[in-house]
Amino acid sequence: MTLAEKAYLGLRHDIVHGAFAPGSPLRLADLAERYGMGFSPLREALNRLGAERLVTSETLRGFRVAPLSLAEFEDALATRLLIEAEALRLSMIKGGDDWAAGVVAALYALQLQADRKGTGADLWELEARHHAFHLALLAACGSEWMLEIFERLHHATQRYRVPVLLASTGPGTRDIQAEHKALADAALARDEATALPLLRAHYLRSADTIRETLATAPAAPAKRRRA
Amino acid sequence: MTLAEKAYLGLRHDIVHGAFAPGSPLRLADLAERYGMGFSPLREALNRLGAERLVTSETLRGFRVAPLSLAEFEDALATRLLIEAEALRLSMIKGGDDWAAGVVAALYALQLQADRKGTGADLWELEARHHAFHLALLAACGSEWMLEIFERLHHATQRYRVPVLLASTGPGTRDIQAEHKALADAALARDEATALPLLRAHYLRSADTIRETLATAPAAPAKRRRA
DNA sequence: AATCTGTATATTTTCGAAGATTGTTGTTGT
DNA sequence: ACAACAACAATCTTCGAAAATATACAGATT
Repeated sequence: MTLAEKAYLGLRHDIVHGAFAPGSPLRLADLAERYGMGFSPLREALNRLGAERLVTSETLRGFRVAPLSLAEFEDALATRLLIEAEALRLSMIKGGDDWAAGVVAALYALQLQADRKGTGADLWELEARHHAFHLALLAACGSEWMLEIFERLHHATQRYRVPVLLASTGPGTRDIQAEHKALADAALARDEATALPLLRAHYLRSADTIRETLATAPAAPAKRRRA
Repeated sequence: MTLAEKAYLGLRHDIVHGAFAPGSPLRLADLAERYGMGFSPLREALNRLGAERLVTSETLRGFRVAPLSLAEFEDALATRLLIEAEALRLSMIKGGDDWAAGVVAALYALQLQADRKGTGADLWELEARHHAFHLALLAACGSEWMLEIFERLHHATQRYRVPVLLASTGPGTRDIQAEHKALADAALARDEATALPLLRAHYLRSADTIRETLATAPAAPAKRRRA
């Protein structure tokens, strides 16, 4: 693996997991020290991430972590629902035994980790399995483009989901695993009329949590403009 | 404007307009001479284009123009229809006078160029105005993500449309401008039940032309694999 | 004849320094 | 005290060369 690929994966991981504050500048000298490499591979990675909207860049003024905003989240969520609903519909039509088995396996692995709730260190593992479960649902849709858009929107919204994850271990938690089970059952039964609304409701409920969190503790509040 | 941006725009233009054959290697030494710059800005541009799926890259084996395939075209078309139908629906709901005026202006400019058919040099101008018209239809959807996906899918499918453009000046041409007029009228009347099927039909008809062309003269035929 | 091996060439990838631009600080003049 | 201006510092951007790797070719071996 080249350094540029390492830089891409490392930067994406660190941005998506919130290691860099949204809006903060990504100075090349700092990054070169952090990741132990020169400017070239870092700039290549930053350009890729710019194309994916995880970082912003301004000519001769360098790169920044893309800022967070409620509007962008709502936008990304609506687009996600559009893509995922169609991809799930197609998967239910086209998916064979392999697809069904993948869904069952992903759900099982997810629930194993969810039952293990407690240690906060495993939170990212839970997130990874949650994502893997949703990917498994769409895997048979047959559209590379839809799957890629799904991945991109996942990365773009992951930073917003950190509070949801943290809340999911706390008290008064809604039974997310029951939602997953119901969704998987409907999908495996090819019951479009049940599965699609369940998917929609699943995301909208997470969105409510995020809206509350962003409203009380806005991550990217007032932004100064030069006078 | 930095050299890296020039490289990005130049490469994208040349790839999308078919100046490089699909699948052909993009050697840095050649590109450096063609665009008159060093490796660094070129590699940054190629990484951006890689994230947009216009070029492929393999570790330590460099970059290539992304190959063309009927399957990818069908996939991109289906995804386009999904996104554009929803974006048009939203635009019709949210769009105000500015949006309507923009649609009328784009349609008018498009038809001016279409009537001017003859000189093949203006073919790309026709393509640009065609794209501008479809963008104008979606402009009021309020979703940055949908608009960006629209742009990306446009670039990804533009290479396939070259034969359609060439055919559009020939004999036996279907009346594309009438389709545009009808689509614009329905959109401005906020007639969802008419506009969405028109949009769908418009794209599917272009797709038919492309399928025929690809079937008779496959751009990316047999691909050798090493034994 | 076919396959392996070692050498030479071509190409990508990375670094370190030089060039270019922006922002800051300190100075001067009114 | 305030505005204009010049030198300075920080940072991004680009180049050219060096390092690492893959490809092509020729010769040796089975």
